[in-house]
Amino acid sequence: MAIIMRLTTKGKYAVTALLDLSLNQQSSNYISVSEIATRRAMPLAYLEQLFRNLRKAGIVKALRGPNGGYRLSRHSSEISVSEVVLAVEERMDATQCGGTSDCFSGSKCLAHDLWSELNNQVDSFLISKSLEDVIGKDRKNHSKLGEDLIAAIK
Amino acid sequence: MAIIMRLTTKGKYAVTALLDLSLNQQSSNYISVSEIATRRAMPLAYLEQLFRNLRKAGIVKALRGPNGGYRLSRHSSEISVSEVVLAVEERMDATQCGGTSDCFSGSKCLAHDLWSELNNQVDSFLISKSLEDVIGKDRKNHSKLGEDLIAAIK
DNA sequence: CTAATTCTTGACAAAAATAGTCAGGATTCT
DNA sequence: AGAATCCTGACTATTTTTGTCAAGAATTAG
Repeated sequence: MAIIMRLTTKGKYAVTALLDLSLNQQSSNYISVSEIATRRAMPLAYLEQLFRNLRKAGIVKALRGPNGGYRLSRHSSEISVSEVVLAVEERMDATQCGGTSDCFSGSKCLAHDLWSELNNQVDSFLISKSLEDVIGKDRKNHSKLGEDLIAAIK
Repeated sequence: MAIIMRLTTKGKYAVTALLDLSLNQQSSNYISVSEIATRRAMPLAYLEQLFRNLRKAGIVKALRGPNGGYRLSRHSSEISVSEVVLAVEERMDATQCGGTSDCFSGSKCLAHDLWSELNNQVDSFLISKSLEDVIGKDRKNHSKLGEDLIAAIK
């Protein structure tokens, strides 16, 4: 049971990068990390690290060489935000009050059920959101705006 | 609007300590930090720090000297978990994608609305829970406080 | 009044986690 | 062959978390 109380840049970068991939991959082309890093203003080497984890998790597939890069392994409607975050954030369990219920002298601390319930809330929310859901909601508002902005910068 | 993606031992200790206070304070006695620290197996000096913040936030009141200590300023049904956590966790805002919506070159990043919605979920959950709710004194419904606060947000 | 108890304050220190870098290697395409 | 791109693992820097400490101020019991 995952506990998501620590959402750092890793998870955020990963989700944003995959949203970028969803928006920019065509029928069968691969997109390089450097392209995404540039477009989304993220540190390249750091993002490369994250993509390796995403590949290990089976969320993206890679192709090396010129015109290589990454693609989503599945359709964006079948990849949940939860999956993506879990693939890159390794420390997702609360150090005390974890699923083990031994947060106070071997038994449950006073607040155990509270944190547990909170975890469930967060979990089910992130599991219920696919990348497509997120894009669908954002497409009108931001993606075009973002492209314009980038075009303007260049 | 608070963003609670970082729930550390500070927040957990604070909530547990106040639950202990709720359970152990009688009509008008004060309870010392060292008593709570011992009973709940928490580091004394660290817990003292947290109580100072809780007092500044108006959640507890202090009395010095022998038989001194702390009491809740209000009834446990009128203190939300959210309040308690916010009083001790200073870095509650996500470094990027904060409420300011300038997470990507001055505008919203692709995932902004997603994180924003997640924050709302967590917030309203923690606001809706009073200390009394957590202790579970047969109050099945949400506290009045919680409902009022949620209504105020909307 | 005195001494013990307890909160108060602010600075400091150790440990852990996060964020990011780097050098070299392997694969693929043209 | 050579360039583009992913792959790997180790490494470093920075920030955050998790405490600790010493000295001071208020209160009460005796």
